[in-house]
Amino acid sequence: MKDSKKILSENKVSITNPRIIVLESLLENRNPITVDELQSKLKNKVAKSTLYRVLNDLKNIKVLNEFTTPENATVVELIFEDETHHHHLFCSDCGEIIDIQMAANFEKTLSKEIKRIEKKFNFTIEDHRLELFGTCTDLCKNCN
Amino acid sequence: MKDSKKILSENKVSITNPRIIVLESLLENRNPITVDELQSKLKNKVAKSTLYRVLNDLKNIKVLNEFTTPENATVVELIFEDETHHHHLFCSDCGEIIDIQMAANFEKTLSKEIKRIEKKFNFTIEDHRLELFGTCTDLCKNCN
DNA sequence: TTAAAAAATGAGAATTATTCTCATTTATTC
DNA sequence: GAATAAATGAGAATAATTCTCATTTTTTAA
Repeated sequence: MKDSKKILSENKVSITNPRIIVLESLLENRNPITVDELQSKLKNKVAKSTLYRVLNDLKNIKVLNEFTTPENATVVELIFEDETHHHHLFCSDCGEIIDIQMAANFEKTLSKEIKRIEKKFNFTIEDHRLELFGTCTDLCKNCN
Repeated sequence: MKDSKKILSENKVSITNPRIIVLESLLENRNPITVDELQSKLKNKVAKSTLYRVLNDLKNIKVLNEFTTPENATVVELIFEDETHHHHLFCSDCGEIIDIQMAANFEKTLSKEIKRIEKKFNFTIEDHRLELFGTCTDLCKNCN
């Protein structure tokens, strides 16, 4: 079965055209994309209101991650099964968003620190997000 | 000189009533506050458009930090001179936002890792943000 | 396989947060 | 203290997201 349909059926949500179209589009490249860009890409294929609904559905079944750029654009990206937790690097020159993997030993230290915070504040921490902001020294691929 | 006026004059922006009112309000308690709450607090004292302008001014002179909750509410908090870099803990039950200080050795490891990322991606990283999401095990002060 | 029930969609209206406009007021300069 | 520059208030404009509801599509289960 095609990936998009598989994702939907595995998560017990009904298989509909808009959902397939949105998923295919997100599967095409593994990069984060702004909702705005996605909307342009799918113009005349999926209604705006449906796009937002589908994105919500995908968030609910936890195959989609949503976050906000420093410029307040909403960005989405599929969560791939084979990928480990990753973070984001934002270029303030060109707006590019780069997925980054932190070194294993850093992640270990972070986990330990999170456990300490959980105890200290009597919290159950379910998720975390680390974002780095800066500019590419050489021009990055969109900077020119 | 009062703190609010001092902040403005030190940063060479003109001293006006709305700026003083907003600053006093933020100085009152050191906790993050949503723009929405701030707006209610200052109703009939500062026009909505002015509030947004003042917040922008404060961001520009780098005494105000702005970020977004997982529920997409915009939150602001003053940056106090005496405080070191801190992060945020969000309770998804009651919406409370808690300022947290990470252990010094964690911050050291993070700095090193950031340097590694800078080299790897040829980036100059100017800032970073670490956010933790979860729920308080005991009910936190707003949860009940 | 098909009829009935449930869920999802499209189109555009409604809502909400933020920015903009512009005439008036306030602050700064010299 | 007059002239100039900057900031404000009020509400209109904009933009992103959610909502409404009549219609279409999908699922269920006989």
